[in-house]
Amino acid sequence: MGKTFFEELNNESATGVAYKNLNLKKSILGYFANVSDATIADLAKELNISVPKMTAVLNDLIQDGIVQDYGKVESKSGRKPNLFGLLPESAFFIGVDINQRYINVALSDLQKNLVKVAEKISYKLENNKESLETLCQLINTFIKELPIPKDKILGIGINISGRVNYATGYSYSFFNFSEEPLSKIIESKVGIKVFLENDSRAMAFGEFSSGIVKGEKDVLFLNIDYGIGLGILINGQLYYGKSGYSGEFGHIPLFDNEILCHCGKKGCLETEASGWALARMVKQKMQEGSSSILFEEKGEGEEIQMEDVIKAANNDDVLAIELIAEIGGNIGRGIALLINIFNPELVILGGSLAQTGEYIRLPIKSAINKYSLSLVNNDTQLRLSQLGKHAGIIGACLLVRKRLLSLH
Amino acid sequence: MGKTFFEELNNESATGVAYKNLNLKKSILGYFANVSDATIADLAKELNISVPKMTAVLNDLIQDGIVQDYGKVESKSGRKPNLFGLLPESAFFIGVDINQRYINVALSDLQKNLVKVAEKISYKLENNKESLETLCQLINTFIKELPIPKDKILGIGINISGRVNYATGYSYSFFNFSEEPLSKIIESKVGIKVFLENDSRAMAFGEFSSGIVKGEKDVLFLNIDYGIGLGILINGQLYYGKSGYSGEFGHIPLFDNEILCHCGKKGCLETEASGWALARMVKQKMQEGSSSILFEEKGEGEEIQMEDVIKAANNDDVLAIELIAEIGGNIGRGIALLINIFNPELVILGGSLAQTGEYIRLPIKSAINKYSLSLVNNDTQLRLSQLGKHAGIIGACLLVRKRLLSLH
DNA sequence: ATTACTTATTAAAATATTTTAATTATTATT
DNA sequence: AATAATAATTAAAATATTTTAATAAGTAAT
Repeated sequence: MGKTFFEELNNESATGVAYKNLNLKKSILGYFANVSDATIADLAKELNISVPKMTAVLNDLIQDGIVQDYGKVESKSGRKPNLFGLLPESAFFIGVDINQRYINVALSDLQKNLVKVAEKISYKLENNKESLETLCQLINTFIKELPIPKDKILGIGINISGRVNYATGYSYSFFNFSEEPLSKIIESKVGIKVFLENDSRAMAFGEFSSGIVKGEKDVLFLNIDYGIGLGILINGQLYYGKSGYSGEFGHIPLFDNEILCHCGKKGCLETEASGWALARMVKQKMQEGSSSILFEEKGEGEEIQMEDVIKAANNDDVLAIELIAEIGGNIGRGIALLINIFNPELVILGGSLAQTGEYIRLPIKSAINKYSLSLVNNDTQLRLSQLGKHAGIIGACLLVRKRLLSLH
Repeated sequence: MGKTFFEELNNESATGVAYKNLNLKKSILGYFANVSDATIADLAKELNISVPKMTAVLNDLIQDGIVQDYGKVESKSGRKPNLFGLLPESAFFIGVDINQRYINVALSDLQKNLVKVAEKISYKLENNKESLETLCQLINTFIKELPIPKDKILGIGINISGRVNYATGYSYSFFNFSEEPLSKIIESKVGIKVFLENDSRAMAFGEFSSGIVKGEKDVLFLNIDYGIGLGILINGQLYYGKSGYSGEFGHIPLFDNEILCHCGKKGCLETEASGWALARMVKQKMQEGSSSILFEEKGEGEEIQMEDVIKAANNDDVLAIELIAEIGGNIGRGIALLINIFNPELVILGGSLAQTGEYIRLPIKSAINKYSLSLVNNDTQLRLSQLGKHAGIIGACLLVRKRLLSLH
């Protein structure tokens, strides 16, 4: 049986001319994927290849069914050049974004188009085999209902919170009950190659590839939710660290308090700057007898959730706004530290709590100004996430795409 | 007048075959500089070039006077291959390491050999034009006494503490009293191309290129001195951030104290974890009536310096050891945070205070274990600097070399 | 519609590189 | 010293790529 184009593309044994041609093909696909569609002249100039050679290779790629001639394109005068780019329907990728109470699943084509999106599918994330089994079933169901043949789906990207080693496929915070890496287990149940990724990192990649990032290369993405995660982009590349555990920002020892964190330590940033901390503060305020629309709607024994506080703030509830400002101040102190260390061009606020918009952005901004060196923080823009709750799912799809195209 | 080889090497206007040949030459030089000397067969395999072509290009480079045939080398059996490498005396680089009370200057050849080292040349760093003038004179004197022609010196790397933008050549913490960038000003007085660098970053590069780093790619270097600096290596590359201000680790807001830092803010790490903090603590202990060899040798009104405490600790003075342990614990809490964020393979302790060896390393290690996630810190080795006080000067030389060879 | 102009595409020639084969150099062994 | 073994070097042939030139295609203006 002949190899598929993508297997051929990653053929390690090629040497000499064959190797150079493969490399050139990768560069062309990389240009299409990362930069834009292009004319023969563009590509020839950019990749330092003569026009006749480029023409030949492009024709090859069209033969391979991976590149498309988009036809004539505007130019100042004279004969108009043809534009070439990836053939969208030549390959597909699935992204899965796992949350505590639901999952999001989406299908993307080769040109980043989201072909199908299924959001907020009910699912309870628990650290046991049944929960894992259910997850696989949900993914299989999604695949079965797709209007495309399964073998066109080249890979599945799965976001999961906690420590994930994407290179080995092990997850340490969830579903870690087997010798085999989690990615292999899911792979065997679904029948498609699986790539795991930390949730905040995937979101960061989503924002970077098709969100708020416009050319910035050194970018920090904060996933402010029940916990607080960090995705780091350095020189346009996701940063992993030795084993992929980078970005454990929620557990830096920034406070001198006695609040015990999930991680077992005290004084973590998360204890004073997260959705979890927000819920704790609200509860305390209620006990102290503060007034708020938050306390009126809830029944006996019903717990107030982070989502309720976000909704209340967006409805101008003073207590909610005050508490979010307090949380924001603490997060801002954490970000100030990141700015001193990274001198980033851009910091993106994402995750559920970023949905409160300026209510959280402004106190964060103030704290940054207070706690970081001004020469450094003058360099740094602070923007709200553009993709919002879609960041994870988009990032998951695009990360698989990136891996399978062996883009750098 | 013909261009020199190195000017030719960075010729941007080359296209087609000329461009590819230049690129190949750069790759070969890069291999020699970053990896090792090599035989024709090695290079051909590594760079995916045929043996006849490689032979021709190498001969070119020998003609250019930049590569040398080192002669036969051992091999299992049969004819022994020739080893090729850089011609050491084909180019030289100067490194200058500026400290508060002295400067170090060194000359390195193309093969990283330190040809001449002049350490602890008296110099008082003050933020005025006279001090800058003196600096340039000292450099000129050093150059004049060298046994090699000036035009063989391709560049000067200068380490200076504080915020430095290496791309523009501006220094913001020292000598910032002109429209023109500092690098250009020195250049015009010395007559050789100048590259500025932040001191901790240069030290980190020194350790990385010829110090304690053995293949690790994600490495943090701490310069623990009067202040506390951080050099960041990511994927084997120095990390700069947007304007080169990355690594302002000394000024992260980690403490909730009332001690005012030089930077104008309160609660900076430096206020509790630096040579400066150490000196403050010693003074306080003295006022409290503690006993120590530290207090015996000093005359009336003479201030105790960080260096005295280091010396005392290395002579087993209990108070000095205790205070260094306290400082170490605070630094360790800071490093714990870096480990959670970076998941590095290696953290290097450098700068004056690292000269106390295990006296500072062990409390740092304990604090790291206490304050960072164990899954993450298990990945991280903690080693003492190998180059010690030479790190800066070696880094300075090697950084210019890297830039002028346009190594990545 | 014709013309002038611009630019892409194709074709042919020139150059460059790889591939293959032959030769030469070196070393260990007999 | 001769021989066999090994590997570098060189040479020649086969490919591949670039370069240059010629042709075709498309556009705008007359």
